[in-house]
Amino acid sequence: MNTPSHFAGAPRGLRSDWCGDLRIDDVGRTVSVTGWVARRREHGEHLAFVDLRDRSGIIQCVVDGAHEVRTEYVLRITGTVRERPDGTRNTELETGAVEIVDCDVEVLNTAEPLPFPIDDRRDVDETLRLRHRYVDLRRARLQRNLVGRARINAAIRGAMDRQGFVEVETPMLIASTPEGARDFVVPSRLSPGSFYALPQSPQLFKQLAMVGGVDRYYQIARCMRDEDLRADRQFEFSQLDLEASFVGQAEILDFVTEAVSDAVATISGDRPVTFETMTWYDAQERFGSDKPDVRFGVELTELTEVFASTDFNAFKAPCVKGIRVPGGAELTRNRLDALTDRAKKLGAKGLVWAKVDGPTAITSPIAKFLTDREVADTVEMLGAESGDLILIVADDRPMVRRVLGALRLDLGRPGVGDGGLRFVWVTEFPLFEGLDESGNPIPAHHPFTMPHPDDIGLLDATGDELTSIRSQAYDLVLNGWELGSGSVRIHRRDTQQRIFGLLGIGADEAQEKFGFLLDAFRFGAPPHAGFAFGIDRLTALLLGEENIREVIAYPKTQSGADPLTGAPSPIEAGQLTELGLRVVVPQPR
RNA sequence: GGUCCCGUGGUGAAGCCUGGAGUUCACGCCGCCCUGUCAAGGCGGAGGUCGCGAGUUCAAAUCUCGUCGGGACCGCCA
Repeated sequence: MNTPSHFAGAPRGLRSDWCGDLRIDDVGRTVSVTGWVARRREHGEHLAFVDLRDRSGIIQCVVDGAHEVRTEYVLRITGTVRERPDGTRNTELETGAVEIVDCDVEVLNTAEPLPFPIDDRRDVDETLRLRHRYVDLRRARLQRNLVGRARINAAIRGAMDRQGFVEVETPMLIASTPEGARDFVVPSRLSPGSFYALPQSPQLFKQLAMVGGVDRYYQIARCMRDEDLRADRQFEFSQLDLEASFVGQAEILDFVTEAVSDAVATISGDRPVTFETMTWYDAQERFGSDKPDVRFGVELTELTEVFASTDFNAFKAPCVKGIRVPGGAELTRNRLDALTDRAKKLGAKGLVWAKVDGPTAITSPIAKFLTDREVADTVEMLGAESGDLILIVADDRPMVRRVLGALRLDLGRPGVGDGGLRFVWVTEFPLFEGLDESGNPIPAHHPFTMPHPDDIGLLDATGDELTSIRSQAYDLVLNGWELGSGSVRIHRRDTQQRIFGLLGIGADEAQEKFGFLLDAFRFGAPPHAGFAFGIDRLTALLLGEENIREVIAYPKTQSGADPLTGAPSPIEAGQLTELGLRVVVPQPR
């Protein structure tokens, strides 16, 4: 990657050059640069250094007196580029071999002292940052992130265009659909009492586009979901949304891999990148998660057979698994107790820990309940050595996976910028993730997902057997973050009706909720499949950020507020009247 | 809906556990000095309702309860 200014375009207007562009080749030129005063160093009445900053970087200007200039003033400086005298070069600066001398300084605007420093060395209160986001945006970190995000978007658009995808915009004001997350709703003025919903994703529209013969659709789509915020979740987010006809899972994975690879290359060509494929079952068995972080080991090891006929009551369970924590024998009793608490909070009945002293010797509160054979087999299966810690959970299979999967992350997960970029395609997700109160299966992805061809016969099953049906749904995972998901869609009415039947959705209800899609499918829907992944999360990971707020220009706080604009805010009575709305504030109980 | 952490001059922290005068550190700000600095340096100065409200106490930044704001997480996120 070149200097940041490489992306800044030709200098126009008040500037002849970007600050960060000036090099030894420019010596002797008369230039005009514009920007903000990053720093000012006065050395008496007739010598001062002004570091001028713009998006591209910083250039040092030598000024005859700078007493009228303050930090963050907006200046235009015209002068001559000169090689810096011997011994005064600054290797920390891209422009450190040169400086601008004989400066004419124009103050384009003054500035009050900022509410917090532009320096990145200090963490500033989140509210302050967001209230003065325009100040925050001047800081190198967000400048870098905004440019990085723009480059990623451009790379993705390039890759999709090259692969023959057509960018199609879909509406923001749509009908609310009952499935999925909570909708943001917008009241209708022309139909008082009725509401639009903001899209959670363009799901239905992209499938309609397939019926419409678009064949390969994509969009960098804005999506809204009214669910509680997290480090990796905002109300509003951006997805690369795509759908293609007459192709299956393999082609979709290729299309997305191409786009993601280009995005990665534009940011961090030097970081090791791998894509691997793993079934959902293997991910759960080995990593206790459907979004495995494969940058480190500590995989789950099956121990059920070892304790098949154990006398230790706690291990008489449908599933026993363990993990090995290398060097973990050093953990204090306090730390081990904390791990046990954590396991219980996650739903386990308990957590068994054992410090490994040798191939057949462990130190553990429950050592006396185990046979020598059980101890030896456990140590061997886990490949544990002296000084390691073994953690074992026994319960039903989903619980064991869940608890050990979480402990594994607690104990071994590398930092966000470490361990390279390990992409994993997780395939063969279950069609249903469980049963609801009435015994109907709950779709794991969405109700238009095609079952796995080998499992079609199981659609006649009932109850818990249904949850073993695999689907043609797949996720893309990067370093343990779920980037996105997709599936091969059902394109035939008979199959769709069968699934609706299983879900307990009757013909009338299906027609009411998804009628327009079912109608469309009567008029020649091609086989199709698609995917969507979160641009915010991908960008954050590529830029080494742990929170997607850092790659969003104007994000919201965890409580969904925007300290900059004051949103959300009450509206005028007249607006309510026009919309036929009356506000009833919930009474505190 | 729940759990945990944080809130101290403009910024970031320490002080809180173990109550005793708004105490400290760094940065910034203002003034003066300074002709090769680059996180410049030297001297001096200003600046705080310790988020807010109750309670305990002779006495609260410090202990208790509540509340507001921020953050992390669980639930939630087809």
